Amino acid sequence: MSKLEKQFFEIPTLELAETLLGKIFVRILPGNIQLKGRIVETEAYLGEDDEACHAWRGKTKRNQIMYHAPGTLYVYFTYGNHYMLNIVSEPENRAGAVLIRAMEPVEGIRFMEEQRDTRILANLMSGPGKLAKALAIDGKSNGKNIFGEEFFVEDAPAMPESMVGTSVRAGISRSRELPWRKFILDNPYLSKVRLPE
DNA sequence: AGCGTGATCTTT
DNA sequence: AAGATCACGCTG
Repeated sequence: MSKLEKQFFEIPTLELAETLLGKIFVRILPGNIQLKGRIVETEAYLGEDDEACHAWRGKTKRNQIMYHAPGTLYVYFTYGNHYMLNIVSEPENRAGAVLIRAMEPVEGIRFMEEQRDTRILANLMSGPGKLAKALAIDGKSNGKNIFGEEFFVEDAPAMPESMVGTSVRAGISRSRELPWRKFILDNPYLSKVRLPE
């Protein structure tokens, strides 16, 4: 399958969140360790009207990468433990990103099991913190792009509309009503969603 | 259902 | 300088 080029990411954030479903996220580590996961759950975060978006009060040191070109990785640290992996969207100087919330492990599973200290496949990448850890992603990946040697996405057939689910986003307290979570219906590798109250 | 854990941002 | 918040995950 072919590598997705930069134009693939130059679409509105919500569309990108949906069209990324089913695609294969790839990381190549030194020693030719290939890690691959199929994206099964995403969320859109968009601009200054979305109060759950880090950029809703404007540019800061932490969120500045969100204003970069589409296809830049935005990785940040939270809850004293976890890194979150996002793919930047929207034209340069406007803030938007797609949070990758869950993947189905595809390749490099032994490596991921070691990173995560579990052998339960459905638990390896079923959450944003978990998948970053499985892929050994941390703050050093912040700002890299997704068309390179280290990180890229492989194409896969588009998801039929009938297989795509939509809901509100997980784990947020503001802008809770926006239905900006996208996922593959009935997929076994989805996150355990903590629905906002 | 409760809590660890630490960076970031807001408020004083 | 202090306090609140947090796009979570694990235990129990």
